[in-house]
Amino acid sequence: MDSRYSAADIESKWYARWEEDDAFAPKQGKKGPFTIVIPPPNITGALHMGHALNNTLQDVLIRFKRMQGYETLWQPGTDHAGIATQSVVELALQKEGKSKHDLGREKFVERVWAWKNEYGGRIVEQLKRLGCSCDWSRSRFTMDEGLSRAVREVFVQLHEQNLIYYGFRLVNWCPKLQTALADEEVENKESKGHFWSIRYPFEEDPSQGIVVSTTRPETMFGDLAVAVHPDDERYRGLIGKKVLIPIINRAIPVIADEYADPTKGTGAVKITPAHDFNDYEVGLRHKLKPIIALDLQAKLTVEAGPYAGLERFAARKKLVTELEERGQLVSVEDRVILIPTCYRSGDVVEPALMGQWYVKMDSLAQLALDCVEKGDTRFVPDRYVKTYRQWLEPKKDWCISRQLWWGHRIPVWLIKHKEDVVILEGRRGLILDNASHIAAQNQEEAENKLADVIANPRKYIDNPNLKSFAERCLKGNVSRADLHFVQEEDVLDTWFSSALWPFSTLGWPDKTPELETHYPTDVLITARDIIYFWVARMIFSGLKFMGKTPFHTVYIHGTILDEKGQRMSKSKGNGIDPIEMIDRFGADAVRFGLMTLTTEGQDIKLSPVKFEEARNFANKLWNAVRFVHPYLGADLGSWKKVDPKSLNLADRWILWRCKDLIERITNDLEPAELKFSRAAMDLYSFTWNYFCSQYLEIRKKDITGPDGPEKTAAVTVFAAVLRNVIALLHPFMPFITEEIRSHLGDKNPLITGSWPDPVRPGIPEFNADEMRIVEDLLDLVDAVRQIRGNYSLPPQKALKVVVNFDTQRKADFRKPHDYIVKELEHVESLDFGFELPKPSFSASSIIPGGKVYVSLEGILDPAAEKIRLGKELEKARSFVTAQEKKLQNGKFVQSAPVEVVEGEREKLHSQIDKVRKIEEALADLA
RNA sequence: GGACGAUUAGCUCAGUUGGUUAGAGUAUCACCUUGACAUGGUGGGGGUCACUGGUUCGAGUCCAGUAUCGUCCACCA
Repeated sequence: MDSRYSAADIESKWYARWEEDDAFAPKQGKKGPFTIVIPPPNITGALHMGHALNNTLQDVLIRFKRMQGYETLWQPGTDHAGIATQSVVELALQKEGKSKHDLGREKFVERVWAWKNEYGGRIVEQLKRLGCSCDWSRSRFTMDEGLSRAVREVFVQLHEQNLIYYGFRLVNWCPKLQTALADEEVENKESKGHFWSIRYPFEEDPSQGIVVSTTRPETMFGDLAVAVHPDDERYRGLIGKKVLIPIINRAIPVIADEYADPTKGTGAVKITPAHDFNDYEVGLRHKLKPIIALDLQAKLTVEAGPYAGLERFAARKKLVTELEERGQLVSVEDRVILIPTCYRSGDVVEPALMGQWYVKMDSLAQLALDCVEKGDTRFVPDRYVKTYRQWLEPKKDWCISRQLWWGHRIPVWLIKHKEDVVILEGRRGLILDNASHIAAQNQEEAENKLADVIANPRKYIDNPNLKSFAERCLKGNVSRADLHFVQEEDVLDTWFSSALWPFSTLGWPDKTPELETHYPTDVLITARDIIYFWVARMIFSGLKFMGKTPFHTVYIHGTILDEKGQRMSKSKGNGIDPIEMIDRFGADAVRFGLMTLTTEGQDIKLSPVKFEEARNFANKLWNAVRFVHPYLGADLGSWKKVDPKSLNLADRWILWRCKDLIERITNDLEPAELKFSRAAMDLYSFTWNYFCSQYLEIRKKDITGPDGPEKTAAVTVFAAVLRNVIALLHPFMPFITEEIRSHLGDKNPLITGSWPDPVRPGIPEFNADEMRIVEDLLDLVDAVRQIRGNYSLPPQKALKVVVNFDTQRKADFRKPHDYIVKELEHVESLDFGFELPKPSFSASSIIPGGKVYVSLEGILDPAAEKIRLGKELEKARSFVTAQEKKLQNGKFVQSAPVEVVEGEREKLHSQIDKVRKIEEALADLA
């Protein structure tokens, strides 16, 4: 074993070994299944710190449960990420000077598949470097055949229940990507903008006018009215009058509507139903027929007269200038405005009027709300229930169609008779609300359904999706040859397939054994920014199609920030690359560093220093093992040769500490707790302090010494504790622990080994008083070290130490264990007793139950010791004063619990005792 | 405008249901190349627990308010 633990070789070796052994696959056990589904990373993604954190958490949990003997499945896979992936491939095409239209849909999709096959697995390889123990043999992809079938099945079922419908209304449109977006895909970003006030002249008297304000003047060409509040005195007389839109001079009415807020702007507001969500509502109330002023490329339409064809922002600039020249611009105000932007492209989103597919949310949202309300799924931390509810409660319908080529093509076939005249209204006029269509798994099924409608139209007369077509069939001869019957061009929102992830990956809609065993899953671990996108949708989908919530616990971890507390992002260039960190410090260190930082959903300010600390910890453990390893002997520390009764107190003490550690770590990792950071820090301090700094030092001479019962005992206890430590540590640091285990000669790898049991047969019961003796002696060591430190006595200087205990009994009990002190401090002599004569000139210190003297004869000046004792006396006295005051307070003695009061009394007594002892020591010096 | 989170040592953070003289790591200073580890050892210094009130025998912890920072949501035209 090298003196430095070098991670790289060991990590790749063990990962390969685990894969060879098929260690990640679920193994049937007594304890039943435990299942986690991975939040599928995008195939375009590269591993960032957020992934590293998220997946380490999952791996810790799954390894813990696997070691406990559960039938664990960590279901992996990737997401096709419609927009992101399509964009990447489009960009690549662009570099070749081509567009996707040059290829056509079919070729383009082929091209994306080719890209996916080449690069889509990169993130999986990175997850493997991190040590993730997913069952890769079951890896799924949201667009593989099985999952696509699940998507179609869900679509068809929801459609049959009228929970999916086609709606013609305003949607969020991204001009850059040329697709609709769901509400959550629009981010409102603050930006400096302007608030322009424009005069619309009266038709009757153009010298006068009404002033409206807007942040988007170019939408003016789509105005249909100017609204004022019905109670607004200023405008009452104007209602019904007509005003002219500047430049184009189209007359529009002044209408009364409560939407107009008298306190905002001038109190008069322009109404542009085709380009503003509120105005759309106003337009419906007043039966205004929307005028589309911006086309889907965000260029002005013919409605804009001389501005037709101009891009929106260019038009805005020109328009403002022209209005100013004409004297129709009343004022300009700078203000910060919220601009809706596309979460993928960053382009400014425009509300646009068109048909799209929607999921009706009221009943589904209610399912999801009830589930969390009842506690069937709980959030950790629970405050995220609020976030979850906030999004679900409005029950706004979910726009699921995207005008992309990469994704699940919507399984709907549109029926158009050759005689139908299609009136285009904006884009997608092909199917309007009353158009007929059939949802089906595939072309064949669609044809069969269509044939049935033609044959039995009466059956479908009440079906809203087929009504008009059925009526036509009833009226006259309709034959298949008269029809255009083509599949919808659009694809589904990527999140539509992600929503099915917990059951589609397990084989649904087939009744597979995996689905039977592993659904519902147990814990979902994810980041808070996809509670809306993903978590809520998985919950209602699971409830709807499986009848059960997909997981009982949702653990939301914090966001990784840089050292300044800013989000890491590519554009800022402030990211810390996990792979680079793994190269520098090792995967175990990266994992452990992240785990010590992640507490209850708090955001994490990350610096590489954390990984360095964890690396040092790994090295510490490595060296402890390296030191003891040669002495383990042929049986490598097996218990067989040791009579548990022969163990000394230090042995029993570390075993006792170890038992306590096992209990705490086990408890912390249970899904009910999920205290990852506390567990990691506990392991750190146990290993470093109790195990290395104390136990190992105490037993060092026995371990390296001659063969015999002492050596056997020490080596055995060390090995036993070590075996527990590496097992407990394995979920956090899988590689180094596995490597250490192999040096202990254990055949079975840790990954599938058993989790430590705090109840160990054969070890005598731990006696609290005895354990207390060790703690006291360790305190004594600290006291001596303090004296050494205070007087700068070099470590190699052997000291004469005398300890006077309060009673002879105490001294007698401790005497047999004085090796604990002797091994930890360099002493020439160590005398335990009661009323022993103190050394003539000595430094002293108070320890629990006694007083320690360190002879300074010939070493130091008495004056210095006087000063030190003086300081300590002052401290002790002021504590006594405070404590007496507390206990003289009748209310405290009356109201506080008896044991608290008793505790305080005891403290007072021990401090009084301490004061007395210090005073004595001072007197001795004089 | 609403909701939520944070504020404790120079830095990063713990601090369970109120109950020691508030802890850890790191940084810093001093000493130590002692036969696992200098990615190490020992010791020291360093905090009015953001602020103001309140409840209580007792508050870092509970309540009310204030400030600063951050996140999410929301149509301010």
